[in-house]
Amino acid sequence: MTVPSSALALQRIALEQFATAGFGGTSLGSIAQAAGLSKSSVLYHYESKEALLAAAVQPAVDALGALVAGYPGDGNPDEHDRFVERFIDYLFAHRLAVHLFMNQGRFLQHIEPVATADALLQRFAEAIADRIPGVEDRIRFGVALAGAAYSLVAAANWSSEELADTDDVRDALLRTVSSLLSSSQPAR
Amino acid sequence: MTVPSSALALQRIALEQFATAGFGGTSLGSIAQAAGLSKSSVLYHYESKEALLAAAVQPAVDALGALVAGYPGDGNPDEHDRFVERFIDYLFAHRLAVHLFMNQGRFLQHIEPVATADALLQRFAEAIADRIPGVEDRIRFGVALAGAAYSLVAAANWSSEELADTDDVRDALLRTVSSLLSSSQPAR
DNA sequence: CAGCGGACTGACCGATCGGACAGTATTGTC
DNA sequence: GACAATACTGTCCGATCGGTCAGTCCGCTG
Repeated sequence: MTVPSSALALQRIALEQFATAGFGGTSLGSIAQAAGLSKSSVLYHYESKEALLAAAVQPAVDALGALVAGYPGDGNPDEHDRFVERFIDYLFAHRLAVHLFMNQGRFLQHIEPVATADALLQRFAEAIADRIPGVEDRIRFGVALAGAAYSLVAAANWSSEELADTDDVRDALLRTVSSLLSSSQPAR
Repeated sequence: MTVPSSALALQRIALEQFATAGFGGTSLGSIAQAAGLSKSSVLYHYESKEALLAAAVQPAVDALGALVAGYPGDGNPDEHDRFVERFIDYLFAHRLAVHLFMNQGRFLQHIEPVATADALLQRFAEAIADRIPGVEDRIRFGVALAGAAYSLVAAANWSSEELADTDDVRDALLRTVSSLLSSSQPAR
């Protein structure tokens, strides 16, 4: 391990605060306090607030690259189903980072990993839209991505009941997203 | 008109920045600059940053109250369809405020209209879940609300093509949300 | 023209921000 | 125990934050 566990904990805490309170709304002091460190120590491990964010989202960017690369553009339905499953698992694993990309990506383009993630998401959306171009498919993709990410991150805001990481949630989300990412429903 | 048009423009600009850059990430100075005023002038119209946010989201809170009050808990399918239409129109009209409620609501509970909106959304979610309680329906509601709001607000982040306020978008969103808010699909 | 009230501003305040830096603990190695 | 290297901290800095306040500008009314 070249990265000590304390640095990983710091990244986890930082990502949590950046995703929920916003990059501008999060101070190095509050991150340090949550980690049981001083602000100086945080800046010892990461040379700046931006660098801390970059390190915190880097794993999510790498995994997103792998996910998008494995998208079966014109695969058979089975392949597609398996991809949707990987998609949901990715959201589970990196929900905070995805939430951050979607809600703050535009204002954090100057941070390299964020810009990369945005470009990947854009390529992803275009690949989806290429299958059956049209406004509705684009909308469905956006609703699925944003809705799933939000359900996993911020649902506790207005839903009294916490959505734990149970298989129930995963299954429900899988069916919901799957129906959204399949082609437009024939009936209307 | 008891409210001068300049005040309305100020609310619109402020809401735009609060929703996209976050409350903590938006300064009174940047709002003032976008409005062509000085910071002092902004604080002349609204006694604080919080008061400006409260005034900016108040119309959306009022409309949300009316929307939720009109929810036909056990109405016939036609009634339900008409409600989904009102729901989409509400999202169109108040997308920025909804986006703000969902992504920053938890940290802005001390601002009265935000707390009210959160309570309304919670009541709404519970009413939906009461029809057919279960994890999946809750997920579907969350996905529909967050996904639709996001599609209308921040899609420009990763989708190269801007989603204009066309009837196409409204129709597509209507069908997407309608399929999500109907009861769980029979087949699994 | 006097003057009055609302719109607006620049100067200023204390607090907090991100960050720089010198110095202190702590740890592992011989 | 000597001695680095690493982890960590307190202090300080300039910039910016939200907010106060005294005063200016301007259109309206008498």
